[in-house]
Amino acid sequence: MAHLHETACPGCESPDLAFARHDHAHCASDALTRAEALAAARGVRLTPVRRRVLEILLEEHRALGAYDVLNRLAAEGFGNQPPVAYRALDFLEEQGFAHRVRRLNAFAACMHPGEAHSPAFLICRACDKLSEAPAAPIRAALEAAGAEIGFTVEGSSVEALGLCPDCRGAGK
Amino acid sequence: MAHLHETACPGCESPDLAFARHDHAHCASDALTRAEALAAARGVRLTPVRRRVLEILLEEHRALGAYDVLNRLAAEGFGNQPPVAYRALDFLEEQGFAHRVRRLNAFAACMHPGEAHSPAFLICRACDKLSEAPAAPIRAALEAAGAEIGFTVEGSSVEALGLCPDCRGAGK
DNA sequence: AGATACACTGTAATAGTATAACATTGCAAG
DNA sequence: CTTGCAATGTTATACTATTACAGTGTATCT
Repeated sequence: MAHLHETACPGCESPDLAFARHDHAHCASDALTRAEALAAARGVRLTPVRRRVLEILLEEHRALGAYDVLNRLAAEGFGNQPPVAYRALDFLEEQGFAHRVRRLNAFAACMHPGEAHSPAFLICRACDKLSEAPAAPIRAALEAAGAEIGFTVEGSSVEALGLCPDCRGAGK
Repeated sequence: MAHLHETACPGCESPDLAFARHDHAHCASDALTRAEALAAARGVRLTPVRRRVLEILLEEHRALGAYDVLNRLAAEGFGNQPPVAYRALDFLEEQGFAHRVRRLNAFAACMHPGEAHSPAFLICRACDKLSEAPAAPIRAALEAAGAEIGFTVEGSSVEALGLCPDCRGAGK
């Protein structure tokens, strides 16, 4: 999480506060910068399509369906067949720059790429925004449950549906 | 969990041990019996299609796709259009007699219906069997993570992919 | 520079998952 | 016995995802 700012940046200091008011432009460009650095370090290519898809996902703390992404791409002159979107999304997921949200059949940008983590999502059923929660304790509980019966956990999807602070305040 | 046996029944004494050898016929008929009792108590109808779908799901500790279920139903003289399967599956899920496994786009029978629980699944990537793990600690961790940012967890899907004891022994 | 190899992108076709909408049947309460 | 409602059947369609193959560009080796 170590990076420096001139000004306070709640979105970066507490990257899990997707529901809080924060400097999102910064939050997004920061994630993008980090993805670029990681890609360079790993010797993989963040090509124009891939980069654009990541930017699109970073626009909001929401998950987008592959076809939503595809429509955006097509409108911008990229290919307009499903594999164009799926390939970019698969790449981003492999590199840990984005996550798949199975509950929504959708994809969301990762807000802190590079830090090893199995994600846990908190998804607001009212406004559709989602936040990546600190998943270490959850993952530990899951591995403990597995260990009891000799099951080795290799990967996990943890997704909670509920109400974010804003929507709860609004009584939805 | 309270029910009586003449003989030992690992499947019922530890209903989470889907990967262990156990008296599955009993394990399945027990879950069915409990579902019937619950349906009666709640005043909802476990109709022939619904009951048959539950039986099919109970045959193995595996998740089945809606279309797998549908094919079985069609072969047995029920309707052969998707809504036939989806409606029955939705009913079973609402009543807590089955769960949706989002990672697999599939459905699995609940092995201990009636006990309030948000399920946590351990899915073996080698043999496709799955087990419902005790989810209380996991759910607690998830709710704690939510609470920190004012998020109210209403429901959750927790699914781990990995290797079951048998398949790990077999070196897969 | 030219040849080669490979990763990436584009496109067409198709497979798999899920729902909306409406007609029909059959049980259940009055 | 009829009225109402839940459940089922059926048609059509929407949404999600993958396979397969063709073309393009980029990096590397000589």
